[in-house]
Amino acid sequence: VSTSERGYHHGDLRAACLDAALALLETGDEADLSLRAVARRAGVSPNAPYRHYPDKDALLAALATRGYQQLGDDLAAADAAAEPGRHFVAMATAYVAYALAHPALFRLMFGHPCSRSHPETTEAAHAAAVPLAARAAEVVPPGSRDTFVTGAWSLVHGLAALLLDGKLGDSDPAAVVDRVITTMLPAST
Amino acid sequence: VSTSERGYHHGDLRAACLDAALALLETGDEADLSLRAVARRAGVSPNAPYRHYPDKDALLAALATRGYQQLGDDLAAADAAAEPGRHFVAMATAYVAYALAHPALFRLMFGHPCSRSHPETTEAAHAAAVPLAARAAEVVPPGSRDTFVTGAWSLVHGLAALLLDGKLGDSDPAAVVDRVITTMLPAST
DNA sequence: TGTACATCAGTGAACGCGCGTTCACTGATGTAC
DNA sequence: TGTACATCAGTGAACGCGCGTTCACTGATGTAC
Repeated sequence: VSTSERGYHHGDLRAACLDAALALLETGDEADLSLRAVARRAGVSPNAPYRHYPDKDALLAALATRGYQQLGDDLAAADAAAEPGRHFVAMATAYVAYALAHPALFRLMFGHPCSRSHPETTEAAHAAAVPLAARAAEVVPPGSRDTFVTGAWSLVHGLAALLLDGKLGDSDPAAVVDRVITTMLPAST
Repeated sequence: VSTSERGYHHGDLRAACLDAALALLETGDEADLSLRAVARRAGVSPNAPYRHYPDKDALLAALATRGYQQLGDDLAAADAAAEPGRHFVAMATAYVAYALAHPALFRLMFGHPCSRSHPETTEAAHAAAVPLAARAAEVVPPGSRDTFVTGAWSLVHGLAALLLDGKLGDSDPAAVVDRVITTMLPAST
């Protein structure tokens, strides 16, 4: 989309920056994600993004927020589509699949603490865990519910991280996830 | 250590670079870790490290290798010192403690796939898992042993990652680890 | 023991690069009257 | 409906910076004879 095609104003540069950044993360890692590259990819001058994001951190926070939303949606969809007794496996598989499909974004989301100055990111992260917590509430007694959720999330997050970084060799990710979850979470519903 | 104190030759610049890099990672993150900063901290000219590392990647790989060795040592020590029935909890606690004590190094170790061109890093990573595998061999039937090790490692790694990034709130890490491990790994020995 | 010389391990200056961000600006848009 | 004007959303050039790496070099070390 050249300037001549779209005129002087972009229309929705805020969203276009996010899209450009996501596209850059599909082909590179966080180190390749510069504000200038985002602007380039959006077909806009290097400082145009500053009209929509106060600084680079704000863009990164927006990216992470979007990532958590997508992840949450994927989890909810997997949960809804799961056969009886396979809800946790389904969510775990979706979680790992998300990480493997968007490695750089996943690392961006989880690679550093959520920025204090961008609370909507933290909120989105918490929202993503809602489907898991809801299922846990069905099968785990109240006393150990928090611990179970923490444990299940850790398990699945660890699987994703280790698979992402190739620490588990070349095994088929979906098979590993299935085996690990059914073994470690027999409380599955 | 100025040039005048130590003379023209450094003595062991290779190790000094590693130490400098580790020190930089204690106070900053991977983005702050430049070859030039390492050289500066080691009190040496910007390109002196090139006598000992072909490029920056080689230094990073050496750092990660050292990290895996330390982690492996910590795990083995925790395992050896554990009370009966608490070996897995002890190792998990040590794992998480290592991550929290060296966040930037931990992220460097696990933040990207081990470099193909530095196989000693991969080797060190595998060596670090030996104590866990050995304990697993005692309590888990051969058929599900690999799955158990993968699951236990994932659980503990996920805990470390989530705690590191503040995704589990402000709860006391050691307490969380203890609760999660005893709940999720009742097979503990 | 002394000396010539190869090799090793540093120095210091320079390269080109891309970065985040700021500045002064201008074209486009929309609103008040 | 037309016009003046404030505001918004871009442009393009420039800033200073630190980076990884290379170059030509020199001081220190050790070995052969």
